[in-house]
Amino acid sequence: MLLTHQYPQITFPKPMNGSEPISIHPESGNMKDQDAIKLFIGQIPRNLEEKDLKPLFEQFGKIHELTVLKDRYTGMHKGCAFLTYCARESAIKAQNALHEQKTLPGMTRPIQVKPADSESRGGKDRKLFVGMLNKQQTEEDVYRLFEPYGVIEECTVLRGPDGNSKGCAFVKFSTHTEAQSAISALHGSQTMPGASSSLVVKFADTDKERTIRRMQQMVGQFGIFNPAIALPFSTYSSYAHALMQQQAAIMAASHGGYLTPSVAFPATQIHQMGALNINSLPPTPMSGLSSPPANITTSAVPSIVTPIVNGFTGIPHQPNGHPAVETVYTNGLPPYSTQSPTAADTLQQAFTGVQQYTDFVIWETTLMNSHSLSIPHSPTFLFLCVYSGPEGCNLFIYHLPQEFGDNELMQMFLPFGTVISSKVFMDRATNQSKCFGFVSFDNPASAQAAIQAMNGFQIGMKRLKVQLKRPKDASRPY
DNA sequence: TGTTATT
Repeated sequence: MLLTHQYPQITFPKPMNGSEPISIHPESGNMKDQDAIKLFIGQIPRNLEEKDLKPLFEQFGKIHELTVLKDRYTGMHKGCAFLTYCARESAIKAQNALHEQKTLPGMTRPIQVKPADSESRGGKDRKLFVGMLNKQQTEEDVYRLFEPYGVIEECTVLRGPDGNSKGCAFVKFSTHTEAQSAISALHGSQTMPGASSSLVVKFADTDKERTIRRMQQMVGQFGIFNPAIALPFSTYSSYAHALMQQQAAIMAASHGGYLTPSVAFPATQIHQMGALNINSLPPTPMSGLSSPPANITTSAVPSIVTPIVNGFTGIPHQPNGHPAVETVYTNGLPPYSTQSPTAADTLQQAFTGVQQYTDFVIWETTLMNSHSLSIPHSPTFLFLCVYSGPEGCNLFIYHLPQEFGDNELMQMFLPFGTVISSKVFMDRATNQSKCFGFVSFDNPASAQAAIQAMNGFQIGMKRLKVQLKRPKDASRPY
């Protein structure tokens, strides 16, 4: 059945800024039609290279370019390729003759020959992300759900390596209008059995958003706390580095100039940011993880963000929807009245000063252009979001006053050090606080100081419980 | 005891 067909996904279809093409075999002197179609070829055995594939495709016309996709960082064959014929007609012939028509040796699914995603300008605007599915729901179930709203071209449930559904899916309609009508009809319309919230139906992330998401995940996953220290020695430094270059390239392209600052992260997702100068980085190596960036520094940063560099600070969350709460400490004084959080205040102000650049935060500057020996682009400062600190830096706080939001929580803990994030958990249904939350510091000593001072601290009828957050894998509660 | 998952 066609419903479940899925082809290898392309992560980075184009060589990015500063990197070399993975493998391109243009036949010299051959021009392609203006309206040539770039084809995506999927389900290719990983032992076949361009030269092996050429004969198969040449029978439909002269090839302009054939490129097997390789993993950007490991160099591994991704099992797919891009193919552009000189003539548009050749592409159409090849697609008709080959797409899903034959299975190459060693493959379990038929070859895919179809226009590359990049060819369908705005294909994104008809592709939906569907969340809050029941993990038992199959492609077919999802298909049935969306079928009434238009012609579905693709329907894929996202699964982990074990084949279990992640509870979300992609559905591609043939038109934007159909996709929009599905959103209108289905988003929030029902709650699947076992799902924690109502159905989510929205347009899928753009590549840019996806890149940002990856970066955030990477930061979280590897606990990269101070990128300037962590990246060069991390196994993933090349990966991180390349992502950042890519991000920088995207941003540079989308802003068409060197603006200061320009923007790169959704402001609403920013809890904390760190700065990293990725200027003077060498071209991204196509394979191997061993080349550390030549120069990662945190020294030359536009003045407005200097305070944030090489350190993290508490960033106030967006207002919680209700006015700031005046806290009454029933034992008289706040526990930390003598400490003045000046450094943190300064940092907060620095951030507040740039929050007006709403959507994203990437700073670019032309400061170092004058000695741009072999550096094709201006220095770019990239800011990463960090949601939690290293182990020993994250606190779990229980028995918070009902009215406390993220900001109040942060204010309460700022005096003990640099708060890199604060989060009060809210009940989704009632939008009420669950009276517990997390605070993360940038160092364990601050966390310990906060525990000493705040654990058992009485607010109203309750006493705060302040403990180290249980590490993810810990089975033993405190 | 970090809520929702993005090929």
